[in-house]
Amino acid sequence: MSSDEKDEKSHKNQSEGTTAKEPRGARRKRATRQKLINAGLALMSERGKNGVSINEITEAADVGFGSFYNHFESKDAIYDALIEEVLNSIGDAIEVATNKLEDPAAILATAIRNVMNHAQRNPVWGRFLLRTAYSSEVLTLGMGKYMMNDLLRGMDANRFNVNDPVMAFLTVGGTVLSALALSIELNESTTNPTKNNAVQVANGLGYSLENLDQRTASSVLQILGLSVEEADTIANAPLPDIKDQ
Amino acid sequence: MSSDEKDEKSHKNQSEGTTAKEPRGARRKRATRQKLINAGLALMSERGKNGVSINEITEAADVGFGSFYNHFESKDAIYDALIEEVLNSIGDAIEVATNKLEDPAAILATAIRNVMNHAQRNPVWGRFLLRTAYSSEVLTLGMGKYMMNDLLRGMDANRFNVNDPVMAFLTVGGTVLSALALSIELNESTTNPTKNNAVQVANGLGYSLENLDQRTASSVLQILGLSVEEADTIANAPLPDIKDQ
DNA sequence: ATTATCTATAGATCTATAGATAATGC
DNA sequence: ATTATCTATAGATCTATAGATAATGC
Repeated sequence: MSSDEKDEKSHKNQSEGTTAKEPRGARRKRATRQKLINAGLALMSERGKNGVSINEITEAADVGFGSFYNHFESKDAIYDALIEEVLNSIGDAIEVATNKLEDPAAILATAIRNVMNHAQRNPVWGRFLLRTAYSSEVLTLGMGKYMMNDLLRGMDANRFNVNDPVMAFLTVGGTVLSALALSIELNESTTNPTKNNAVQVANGLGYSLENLDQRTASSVLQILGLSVEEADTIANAPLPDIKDQ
Repeated sequence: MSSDEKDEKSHKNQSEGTTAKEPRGARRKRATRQKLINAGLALMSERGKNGVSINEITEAADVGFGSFYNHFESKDAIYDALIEEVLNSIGDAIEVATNKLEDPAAILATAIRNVMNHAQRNPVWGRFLLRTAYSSEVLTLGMGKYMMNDLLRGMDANRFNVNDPVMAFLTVGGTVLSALALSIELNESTTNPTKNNAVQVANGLGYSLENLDQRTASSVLQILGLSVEEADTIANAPLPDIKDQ
């Protein structure tokens, strides 16, 4: 009503882009919160919830210590917020990429590749995701929810050949997680001299570590009963364009 | 030299059974250390290294606080000792069980089933193992080392049909880890009312969660190219007797 | 006499809050 | 006038050590 009108009016004086008019003070508050979230994510993805003090977070965020409590009532609270943030952004990373596709195999492959690419570009995000990997809500939140849906859909449509659905889920999920872990380590080791010895072992044996996203997608499809050829074809298809994150 | 002689001599007066004669004081020290290790394992497997204070460990171990520093110079030090303890006992759990076998498929299946059974009987151990799952030494320590060997041996012998060894390792390793996580949760949920919703979802869909060790072994063998029938046969074979742990 | 454990505590670190300062909205 | 941020600090918690007590080994 009247607040709608106000919104409309001020919207015109506003640069487009942000969702809507928002008073300067509220924006400042959100910005502070976001700085805390970003700092918390960076620190806690490396050292875990209890390896980081609130003071470290506010320092890294360049925010006064007391301000922390304007946004979160405890360290647990910010950690929970981080989990939500990370799990939600998985949804974005997957949904946007797959909503034009119909073949369950292509959907699953695209979802996997997008999660892995997202983690490559954003190792902090990926590392934090790995921390939440074995939580008891794995099936109903974040990546697990999408994988579960994709798997069930493909099984219903007889697109996948699966005789033990529980093992199929564990296999697909476990494969993606371990590939994610390797891929993140690999990404770091291009900047750091590579202290990771999985990378060294693989190199020593002459194994390539390129294109892990596509290889992971292909492997998963093969596990689900597709032929090597078809799995490779689908897993190497160009990814749909997204203007994501 | 002279200390060797002493050891020999006193060895005779001692009851057989423990590795060798050991003065009462040294045994007491080892016992205290073991109490600290056990308490640390139980607490840190649940809450992680930094979620536990040294005082909590000594209280749980029923040991004076200051004694902690007779055995470990810091919290990091005991955590490292726990990692070593857990990773070494994997070796025991696997080696004893597989040293009579020749078929690489049977070796791998037996190793997987033994690790999973060991974690079932000892959830603290299993939970801690999961914490170390994605360390950068995954391939050269603990479970990864054995899996790596078993895989390479089977590939060399053409027992496994693998076109991407890196993905084979990630797939096998990831599958075992996620199956281990589910299996531990499942074990807890028989005592607790089951807050774990993966278990609830599976039950809701009518999926069985029994015999996960055998099903995991079978799935892994299928991934490595064995037929469903052969994989099931090997994965369900009786486990060799061990007087382990 | 030696070695291990215990209790007690100093000093460091961390959390949560109170009260002052600065920025925004009318 | 209100709301957000800042600085400063009290009190709680935690680590590491010192010194006392108890158990072992000659």
